Amino acid sequence: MASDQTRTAILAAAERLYADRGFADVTLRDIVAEANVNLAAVNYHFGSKDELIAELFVTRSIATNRERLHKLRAAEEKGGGRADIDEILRALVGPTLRGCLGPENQRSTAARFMIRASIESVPPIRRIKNREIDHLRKFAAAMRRALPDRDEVEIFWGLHFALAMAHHTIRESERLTKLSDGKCDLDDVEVIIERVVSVAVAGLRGAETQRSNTTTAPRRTAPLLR
Amino acid sequence: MASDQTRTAILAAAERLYADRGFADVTLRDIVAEANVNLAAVNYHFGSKDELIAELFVTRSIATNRERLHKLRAAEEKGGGRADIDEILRALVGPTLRGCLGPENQRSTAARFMIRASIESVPPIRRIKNREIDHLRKFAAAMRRALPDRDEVEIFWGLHFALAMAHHTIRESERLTKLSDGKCDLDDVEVIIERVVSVAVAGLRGAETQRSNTTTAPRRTAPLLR
DNA sequence: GATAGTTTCATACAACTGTTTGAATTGCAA
DNA sequence: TTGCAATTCAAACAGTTGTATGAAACTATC
Repeated sequence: MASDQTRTAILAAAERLYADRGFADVTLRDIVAEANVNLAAVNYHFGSKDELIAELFVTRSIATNRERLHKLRAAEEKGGGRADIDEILRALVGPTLRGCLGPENQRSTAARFMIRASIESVPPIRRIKNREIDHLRKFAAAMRRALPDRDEVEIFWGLHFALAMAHHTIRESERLTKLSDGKCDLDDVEVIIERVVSVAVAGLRGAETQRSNTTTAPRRTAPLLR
Repeated sequence: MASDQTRTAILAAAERLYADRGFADVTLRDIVAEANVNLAAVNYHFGSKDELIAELFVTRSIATNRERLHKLRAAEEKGGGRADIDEILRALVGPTLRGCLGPENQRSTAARFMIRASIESVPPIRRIKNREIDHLRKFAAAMRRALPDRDEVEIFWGLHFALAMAHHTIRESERLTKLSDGKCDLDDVEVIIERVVSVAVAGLRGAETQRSNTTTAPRRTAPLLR
């Protein structure tokens, strides 16, 4: 086994460089220079560049998923096997958002790395993301238990849209700040989580009376406001 | 001036290859082989690889934005300077979704290219997307006119979430299909547009009574369902 | 039909990439 | 200390990349 020192140094250097400069223009030579190790060390310890990236991502990704499931189970136990829909969605988007957002100046390397991974979609990362479906199915199942009357399709769309808002906020936080001239506060993650959850829940509630058949002709929403 | 033949052939070949294989592993040599032109032709006609990509994206992007604005203006004229919020959002997400989704088997090269551009974020494309903010401001302004009582911040979040759902649906349509075992119909774009619009509107409606102050402590949504 | 300007072409360039190699070094056990 | 495995190292490898060059082919004008 030995000291693990080199391995760890490579992981740390790679995570930092990828976080700062993106995957596209960070070479193995950049990484080993930053880590003060030999070029061949990467292939010796990880096999290939892609496996290094995969290990970085999978580590963070597992941590997030574990936290998600932990919160989901806690919510379901609290409710005696059935959690409130908003609790489920909080368990889904909370860990991800907390892991990536927060005060800009004190964002960890890990957070910035995960933002990159969310923006740039490099093959080894995409492969891992594709295996995430089984994980999401557990949330779909919990949502179905929470809303047994709702059409199954509506559940999937609700889950999909919740993830959409969370990930898009992570990816485009900078743009939202610019667009709103800094008026949208992206530092208080808990507020953002509540925002995402409440819109997702509002969407699911809207679906209650509408659409039990998805192949129906598009139905324009009546003038809901004003 | 001349025939433009080579230029056009390069554009068509590049768009097709990028659509099929992504930006990462399509080289200039692949493109010129597909277009049956000489390698040097790309640099002669476009200056560089990045400028070729930029031209491809800017063309489609301008078309979409023009259509968006056209629909926005039509909606505002119809309402005498003030459009319904759902009409505004339809103008925002409609053209994008129509341009990318639809029956898989008959998706145009342009559509598949734009999906790629949405998933992979290569530098020349990112540069263009960053200039899109002024365009979005026009929609924010229209939304403010439609909902003069609503807090400005809520408007920005509503706009942001609407785009989130649209883009995420484009990006992750395959995953949603898998997750739902094909039960979510992604072929009927008009239905999807209504879905996105109605959730976004429901989110804005929910904000009516809540939160006039964004720096307030997070307020858990009350058990809204069941 | 000569001329000037545009476009095409084959080819070379220079740089950079991830990976491999085989020898040197280290660390640990017997 | 000896021996053996794990690790480090410098160097080279093999391939690919976007771009530049200068001559050739073409086109249209006079």
